[in-house]
Amino acid sequence: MLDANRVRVLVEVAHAGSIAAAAERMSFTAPALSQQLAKLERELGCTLLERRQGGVRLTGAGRILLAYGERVMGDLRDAETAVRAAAGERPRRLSLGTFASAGKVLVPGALAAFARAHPDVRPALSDLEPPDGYGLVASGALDLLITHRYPGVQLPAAAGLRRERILVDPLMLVLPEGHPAARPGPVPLAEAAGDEWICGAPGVPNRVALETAAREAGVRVRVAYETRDYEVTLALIRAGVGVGLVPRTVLGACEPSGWSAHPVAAADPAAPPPAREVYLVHRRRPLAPVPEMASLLRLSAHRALDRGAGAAAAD
Amino acid sequence: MLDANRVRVLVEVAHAGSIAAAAERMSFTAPALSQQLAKLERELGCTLLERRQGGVRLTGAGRILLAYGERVMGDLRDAETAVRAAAGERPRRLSLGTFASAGKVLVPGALAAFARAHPDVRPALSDLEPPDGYGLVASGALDLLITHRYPGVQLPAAAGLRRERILVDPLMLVLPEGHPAARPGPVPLAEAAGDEWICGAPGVPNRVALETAAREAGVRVRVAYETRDYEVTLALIRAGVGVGLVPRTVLGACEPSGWSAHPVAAADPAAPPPAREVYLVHRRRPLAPVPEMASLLRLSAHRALDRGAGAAAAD
DNA sequence: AACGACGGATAAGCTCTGCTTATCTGCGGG
DNA sequence: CCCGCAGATAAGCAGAGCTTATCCGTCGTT
Repeated sequence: MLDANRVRVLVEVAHAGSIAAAAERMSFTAPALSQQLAKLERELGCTLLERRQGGVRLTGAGRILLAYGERVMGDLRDAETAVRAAAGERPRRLSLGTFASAGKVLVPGALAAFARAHPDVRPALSDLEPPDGYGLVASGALDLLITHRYPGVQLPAAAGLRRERILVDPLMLVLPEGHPAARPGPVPLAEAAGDEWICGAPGVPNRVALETAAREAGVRVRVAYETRDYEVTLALIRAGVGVGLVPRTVLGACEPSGWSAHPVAAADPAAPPPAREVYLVHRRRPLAPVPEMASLLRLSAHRALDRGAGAAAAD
Repeated sequence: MLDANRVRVLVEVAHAGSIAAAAERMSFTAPALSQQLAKLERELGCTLLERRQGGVRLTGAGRILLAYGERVMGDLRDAETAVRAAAGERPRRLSLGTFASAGKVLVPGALAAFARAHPDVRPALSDLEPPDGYGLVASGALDLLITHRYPGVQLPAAAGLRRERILVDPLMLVLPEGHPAARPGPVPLAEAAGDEWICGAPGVPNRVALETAAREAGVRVRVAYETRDYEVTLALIRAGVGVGLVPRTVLGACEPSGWSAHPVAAADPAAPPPAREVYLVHRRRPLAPVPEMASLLRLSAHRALDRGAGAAAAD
């Protein structure tokens, strides 16, 4: 049968993106992993990795084995924690993956409350932009993932995992002070047709969402500046560089001057307004503190939404 | 993290019932396994096995780890076959576990048809009486399990497995030739109140079923002879030693003389008559030939039921 | 009661897996 | 042009894990 330790090497290499990086994480040297992978490939009689510039990429067979391997690693971790839990031991670590703006808006409050309730559990945070992170959850390297979906972007498959939507975060049209379209109530995207946009690079979810919404509104998008960072986006709007779409929860956490935020009037009034959905992802039998952290994050999400609504109404 | 090879040792020991037997199966010596288990226990800080007379028994922690370990081993096997299947390789082995009477009645026909359709696949058979075998399926040591439930016996948990009932096999009251209760049509169990019974030892499913049915009919069971083997049961009935309950499908495969079989008239006419249920158990993503073997077994089951009905009606 | 069979634990020694270090190749950027 | 980075390969070494040997307790047999 396949050697589980070799499979683990493949999983780590896939997550790290290169043999060298995985070796670093596993406190081994690169040749050690290279040899184990070679044996795994010989054993299976097919190549699992394409050696290419700057690292490796999985072949089709490699991706199949990765999916199984992640499950196996996750189950091994679960096994250990289950046995230790039966012996009365409590987990002392909770690893959390989050995308950038949740890391600023949702996580700090939840983490503070969690730390008060569980001073003995050390939370570990890592930044992961969608669609990354699912494999880390499956393999148990991550206990809880906070991820999102923008309109027009497909949600990744989550085989064997639980995914829960904790927030529908409306995308607000943010205009500089004095913009002619600025007024209370929903604003059609078409009124920003003459403006330049500040958004992510092509392929970045918020860029896809903007292009999707613009297409539906029949507006052509001209991009003035590309950034993933909403604080930068707001600073640029404040400076009059252009306009942008920003999730409502982000607004409540930013300097509320120099711009005004408006609900987007959807082209089709029956359709829901464009919104970023925020999800939690974890394994089926999560560690004891995971559900608690999840409910703190839900709470944090609702508060952030309220704050954002306040920031938007302020204008 | 836990070493998967050590976990495998635990799984094998649990299935084999003793360290020595597991070592035999794994082509190792007993001390090798003993040492690995000791390391596993030290690593987890708790005992997994109780050393007791004639072998070992799992502790609570051991049972928890066993359940996870079986999943892990099953997934590792699945991983290998999935990768090989993607490379065009076809599985060449199919292991089948079956209880004794199915091995005689259901399996031979299905196996013959399967061998014609898949001359390249070598089937392996092993005898497993319920409730054994579920763990072997979970760990991938068994591809397909044929198991049963008698009335009054609880069906084992099958977490992560698929279980399908392929047959409801009515228990027939079998009487020696010339028995006063022998007549066409259903016979109440009470009419055998004066007879002695031939059935399994206490705890054996068919004994439990008999006692359950007798309790409902208000009949006290006196056991003349204990055997699990239905051919022996029928031979004893033929010899006038007593009466018995025998599944209908078994009757169609036995010498049809010297006894007569009758449906049992249930005490509560609304309740279904007592029957042995036959199930197939396999993993969620079975090997290619498993579903095919399953449908051959379903077919075989229906045929056996018809043959059994014939044998019963013959009297 | 004594003995042998069986199952397991422990000790000591050896083998081989799998790690490290060192060297080589190929590709890309300063 | 050359250095840096990622990976493959070769050679050597350490340790994990196996085997053999011995011991202990329990049971069934003589």
